Amino acid sequence: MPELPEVETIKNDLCKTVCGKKIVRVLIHNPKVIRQPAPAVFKKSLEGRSIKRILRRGKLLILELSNGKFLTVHFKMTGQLVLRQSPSAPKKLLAAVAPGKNICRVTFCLSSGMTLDFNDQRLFGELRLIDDWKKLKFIQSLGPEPFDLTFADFKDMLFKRKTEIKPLLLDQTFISGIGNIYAAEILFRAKINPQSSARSLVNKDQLALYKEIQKVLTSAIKHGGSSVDDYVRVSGENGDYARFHQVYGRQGKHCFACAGLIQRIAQGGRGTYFCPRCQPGYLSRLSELEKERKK
DNA sequence: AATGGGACCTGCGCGC
DNA sequence: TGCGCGCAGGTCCCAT
Repeated sequence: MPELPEVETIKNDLCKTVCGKKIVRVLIHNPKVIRQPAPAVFKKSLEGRSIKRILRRGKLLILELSNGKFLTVHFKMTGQLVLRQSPSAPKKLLAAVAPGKNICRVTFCLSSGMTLDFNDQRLFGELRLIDDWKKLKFIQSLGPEPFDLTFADFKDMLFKRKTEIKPLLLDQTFISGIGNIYAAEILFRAKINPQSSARSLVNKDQLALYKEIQKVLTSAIKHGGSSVDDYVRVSGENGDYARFHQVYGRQGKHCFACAGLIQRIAQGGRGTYFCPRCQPGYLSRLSELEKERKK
């Protein structure tokens, strides 16, 4: 489930490998992932265009083309972009993309002789070819990029909301790019209980949260993202950040910090992983919070 | 405004 | 061994 660090990694990988290359041919194996325009138009308008620039906004990947249009890719849960050497014989190519177990939904044949596959097991992913990515409804509703956010603004945003902090971090209209994995990892490192109301956070918490958002996302990008489930890099290799995970997917195991047991609860229908001892709730923090208030 | 649920999908792991 | 079920989560959409 690519989140900001994974999409940023894909962006960086693609910049090094496909920038400046021409899309020679587009093979659509499952038209479902093409949301805009009609698949035949999508194919026709892409063929012959080259890739000028690659951008990211939140979890959305944006490829700027030589005709001024944009190809946007949303990976949702199981989307992948994987580069491979094109089989030389056309017959072989067809065999490689034959229906069956194959999860390749769209193939972009490039002028370099390489082939870029959009794979998506669950067909939630979305490809669009549009005139202006900034006009997408999804883009217009996005909250700020974590790296563009000042602490003063973040503090303000938090205090305005009484929602539980973990679902709030997942809310892309609040802040963009954070998903279920990094929300858990960030809150653990900031020692904040996922069920705390955003408004209840004192200055120390707000600052820890702000810093850990930057630190965790930066470190995850540096390590090429987290390969849990389906995510792979453009090369097909795994990202390397999952070995730094402290809580995600570790329910019932011992906390690396305090040896207590990691818990899993549901919040908004989604799994939340945390250490109750390292991330104590409001009641067990009353005296600490009182001290903080007096300062 | 905030929250909860269902829909979209498919593979996997569980219990029986 | 095999079947059916629930679960996984990003986003949209609807209801309350």
